[in-house]
Amino acid sequence: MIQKRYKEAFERASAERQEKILEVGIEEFSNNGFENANINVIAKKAGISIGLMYKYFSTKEDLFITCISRGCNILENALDEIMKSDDKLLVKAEKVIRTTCYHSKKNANYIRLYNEITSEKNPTLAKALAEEIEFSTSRKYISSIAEAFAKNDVRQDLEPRLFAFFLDNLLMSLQFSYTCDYYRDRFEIYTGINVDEMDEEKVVSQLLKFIESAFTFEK
Amino acid sequence: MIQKRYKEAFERASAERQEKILEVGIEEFSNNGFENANINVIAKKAGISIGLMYKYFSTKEDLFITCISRGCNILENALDEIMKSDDKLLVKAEKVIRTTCYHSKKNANYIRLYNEITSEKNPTLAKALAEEIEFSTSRKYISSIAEAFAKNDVRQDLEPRLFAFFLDNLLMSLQFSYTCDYYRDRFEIYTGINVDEMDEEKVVSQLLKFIESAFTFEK
Amino acid sequence: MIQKRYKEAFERASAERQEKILEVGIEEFSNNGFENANINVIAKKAGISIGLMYKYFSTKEDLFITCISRGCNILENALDEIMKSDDKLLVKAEKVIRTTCYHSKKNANYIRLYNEITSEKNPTLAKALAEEIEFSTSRKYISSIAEAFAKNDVRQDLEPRLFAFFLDNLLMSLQFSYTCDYYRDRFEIYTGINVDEMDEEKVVSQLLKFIESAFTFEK
Amino acid sequence: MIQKRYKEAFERASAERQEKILEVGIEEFSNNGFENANINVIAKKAGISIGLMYKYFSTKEDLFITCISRGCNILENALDEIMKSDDKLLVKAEKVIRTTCYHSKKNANYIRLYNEITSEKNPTLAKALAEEIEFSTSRKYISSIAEAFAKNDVRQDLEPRLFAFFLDNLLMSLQFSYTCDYYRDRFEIYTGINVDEMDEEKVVSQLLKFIESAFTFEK
DNA sequence: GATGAATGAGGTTTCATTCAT
DNA sequence: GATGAATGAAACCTCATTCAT
Repeated sequence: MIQKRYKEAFERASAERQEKILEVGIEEFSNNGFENANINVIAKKAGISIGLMYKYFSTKEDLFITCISRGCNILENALDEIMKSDDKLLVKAEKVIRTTCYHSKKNANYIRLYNEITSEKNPTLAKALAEEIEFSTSRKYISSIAEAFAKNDVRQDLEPRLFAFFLDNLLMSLQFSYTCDYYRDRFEIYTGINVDEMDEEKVVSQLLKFIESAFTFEK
Repeated sequence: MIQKRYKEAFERASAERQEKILEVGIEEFSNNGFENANINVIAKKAGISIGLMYKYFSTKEDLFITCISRGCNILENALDEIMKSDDKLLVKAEKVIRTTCYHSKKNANYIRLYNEITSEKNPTLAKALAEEIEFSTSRKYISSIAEAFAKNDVRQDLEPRLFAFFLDNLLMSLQFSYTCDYYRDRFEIYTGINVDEMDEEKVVSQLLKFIESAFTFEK
Repeated sequence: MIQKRYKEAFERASAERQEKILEVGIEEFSNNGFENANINVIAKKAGISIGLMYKYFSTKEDLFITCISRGCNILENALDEIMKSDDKLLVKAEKVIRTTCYHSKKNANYIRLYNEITSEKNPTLAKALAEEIEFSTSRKYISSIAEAFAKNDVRQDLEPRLFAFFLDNLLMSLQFSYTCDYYRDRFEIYTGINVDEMDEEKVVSQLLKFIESAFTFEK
Repeated sequence: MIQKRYKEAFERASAERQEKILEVGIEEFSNNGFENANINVIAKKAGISIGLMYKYFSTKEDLFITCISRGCNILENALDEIMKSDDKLLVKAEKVIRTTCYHSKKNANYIRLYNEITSEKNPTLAKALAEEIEFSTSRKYISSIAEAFAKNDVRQDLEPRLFAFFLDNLLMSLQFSYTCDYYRDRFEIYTGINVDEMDEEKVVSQLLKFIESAFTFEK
């Protein structure tokens, strides 16, 4: 768990205020990027003074990171639900893909924020963020796959951790394709499909097919 | 082809100077991000005055985009070589993966720059960049796959364009895992492998296995 | 006597609280200077709320001045003791020098605060402070010297008030040399002696020699 | 010599501009103190843009220190003149006192700036400043006194370096009494003389008497 | 009496861009 | 073609002070 980056005063603020600040923060950071987001604007939109903002967060970076943490939790909870079921791996995969699509639309701002993070240049911060964001999710994928591996439900010549990595790459790319301008255009260039008008069912099923063979492939 | 974003004066400059400016630009933009890169510093490092820089490029953004165009060409040429061969698809895939690894190490700065682009907030610019960067590559993938599809060399229930998209997602993620701090950490969290010390052979073979089933899968 | 700069509420506070607030105030102001001292921090360290602080003092300046007044009293009492004895002037001088050394170490924070005051830019305030701080001490010096003058114990061609002024300049400089970073370095540059490791006896005796001739000089 | 605290661009500026900036800087810093001086105001009064100011000086502190250095040189040159003569020590002393008076009036702003420095809280900076400001002057005093000491022109029981220290304390206090509000008031409280209307001749002669005995005292 | 959340003006600093030479 | 001095808008952040409770 990343170290908390908000001050005690923030904890004492009302839940609605906390919510509002992070929501506005996520929106501003995801729309403008970290550098171009304006903390005075965020404060104003959140309905508090800039002084109070600095009572809650020591720096712009701290606010940014707290926004990210918030976004993380949202996605993680959804995943938990799915992973703790005892569905077969392929069923879980389908659920995860559908959930990914659903959340990419619902929490588009957060996904864009996530994309923002991936170009973080400060190595220490990058590491802390990666731990915060990827660790929990990765463990869920890895253990589910390892379990299936043990039951001989997946190819025995694929290492569970790399398998999980490849899988998440596909999900991550899908998320970005839903939410980030560049990736949306890229999606259309590749598939000819405009994300906003797409037949999601089809993409889900195609992705499932693309990966299912990895689960059960037999030469 | 993206509209050229340099002025005529730039074309008249010596090849070495052009080279130097873009090289330095790629380095600075990839190390610091667009916002934090300093065009005055780039000019100095490139050995020209800031005044001359503005004789060559109208804005910081124009320089940025010209740097990107430059990086693009490097990667494209390598791909051309592979795609025009008449290897079977799986063989081509292996070559592409290996080339991707090779270039990620050799042109790390450019890959990081590419990652930078993907969080572009200006929709018009994002579109132009995507066209510039993704179109040519995507066509090569798509046509190779379509060809294999026609020969019944790949699953008939996978659409070539989506197939190409998924495939490129995996390659793109691999590139970033080689070069960008965040993705490198993510790679290690998933796989337990430090990118710098990794057994590339193993990752390549695992990725091949992950996708090969998609090529030839039979229920 | 300087006009009181605290509100009635401060008088009603317990002696310990008054004590604590001024002690912390002296410390913070002397360590950081007036501008950089933070009244919210002072309140916190004194164990009271900022709101209450403003019930006690109308402004940061008022707190500052009250701190100074407090520090004044400490030094004055010590001087009183010495000056009302009927020692010869040179003996008094030695006692004053020794007391100055002693108090400079014991009340270093206050001396630093005093140094802070000497660069006050508000002429009205400067005047009030000077009256408060210098008047009482100066009268003691002047009257002691005048008395010795009347008894023909000191040079008759030196005016008692200027004599007192020069004398106090030397004592004041000594105080600062004990307590303020800049003056400590200056002391070492001149004398080659590090204040912390110095043979105080020697400095006292040298200073006495430097001034004694002024007392009893005969051409 | 303190490390230079201006950028190369400042050296390239015209002498008049350099002069103007430092003059305005000395004025603003001495009138308002370091914290309350406004760098934008200094730039405006000096007739340059704030951006250019930062081309010349990296920080407000650097400008401040450069202002100090400038002030230093002015005073040092005057002292040089006197100290390199082969007057007897007492004659030199008189000249130094008169010069001190003269310069305190002429360069009042700089003297106030000097007073500002003496409450510097940053130990490293305090040390650097002390070296810069005090070293050269102190060596001149010390060597003149040591020389007189060797010739048996001064008391043999006073160490030259402490002697120089005490002497400079008196001169320093006199400077401040000419220029700084607080010290001016203090001067009047002690001597009954308003600095602006004072009979300088008398103060000089009294100070000379105060110290001369130290030179030639015989028990 | 006591609290501490809330305010917001104001200062330092950065850097893309211009333009006279 | 080439230079680099000059500009100034804009953003982060601090902290003395207020006031509702």
